[in-house]
Amino acid sequence: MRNKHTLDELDHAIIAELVADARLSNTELARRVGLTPAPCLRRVQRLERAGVIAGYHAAVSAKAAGRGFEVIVAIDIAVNNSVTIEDFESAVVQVPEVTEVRRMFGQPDYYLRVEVTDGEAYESSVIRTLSQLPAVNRILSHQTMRRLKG
Amino acid sequence: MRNKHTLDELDHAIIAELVADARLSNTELARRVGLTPAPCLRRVQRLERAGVIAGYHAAVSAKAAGRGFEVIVAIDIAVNNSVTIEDFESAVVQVPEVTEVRRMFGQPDYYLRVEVTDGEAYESSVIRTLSQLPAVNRILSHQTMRRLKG
DNA sequence: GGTGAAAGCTAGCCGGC
DNA sequence: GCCGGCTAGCTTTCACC
Repeated sequence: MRNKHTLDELDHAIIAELVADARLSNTELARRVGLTPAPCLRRVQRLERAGVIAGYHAAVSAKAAGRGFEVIVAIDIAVNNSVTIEDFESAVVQVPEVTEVRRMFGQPDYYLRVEVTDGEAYESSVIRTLSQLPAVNRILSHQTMRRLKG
Repeated sequence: MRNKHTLDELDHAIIAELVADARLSNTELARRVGLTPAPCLRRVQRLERAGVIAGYHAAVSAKAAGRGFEVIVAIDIAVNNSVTIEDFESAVVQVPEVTEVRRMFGQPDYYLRVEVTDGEAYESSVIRTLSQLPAVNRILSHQTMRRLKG
């Protein structure tokens, strides 16, 4: 996808405000970036159409939702057989406790983020599922002590 | 923080809707979960106050925003001197390209997520900043090939 | 949980620069 | 082309049932 319009200062200000608080009213957003509501709304809509703003999501507190046990999982796969890799990927993506999946260059082959209530839930729902997949060679779990940002 | 009220079906439905689209109007949200707007709004506000809904954020497409170069950084620190650690943490958190910071149990001591335009930007804005901090012992960069989820 | 009403917001249309 | 003013219609949000 090509960028037809380059983003100016105002666009960046709008994006920053909406990243900080997606529920800002258009009126308040306009006031903050120094515009009147009408052109402000037009810019927001243009950013949405262009795909720069991909969506708006409520952030659920992992702790409050009973998912304070966060683990970063490094996975190495055994083979470069494309079928088993595809099986692995589609299986991983479907596990609801797995909230992020990245294919990496070099090692490890994958990084996962997992959010569960406790170690038991982690073991039963995630590790048990993943270690059964034929492609998986090695699983390294790193438990999060504290999240400082993000 | 203790949960005074346990969340019922309706709360979970509301959360799911708002995670999918935080800009739903309260009227539409109420309709979808089978409520009238007023009690629906009260529930949303209660969830916000309880910290279950931590906030609402616009999702900026990393690609569209020219931040397609995503790196997971594993950092080990040299000392357990609390002052240098605090310096390190506050310095890391302030770097805008660093979008996530976790303190881990075991090794590595920290996991960072960094989003920049390219390798050059990564080197100059992040590595240069981080490697100058006295607490830092070792930096391991893992470049993301593809994000499959999250 | 539902009702009603005041205040505020959205989103279109128009003119001006 | 982009901004700002206007206005009709809708939504939000509250006190009260």
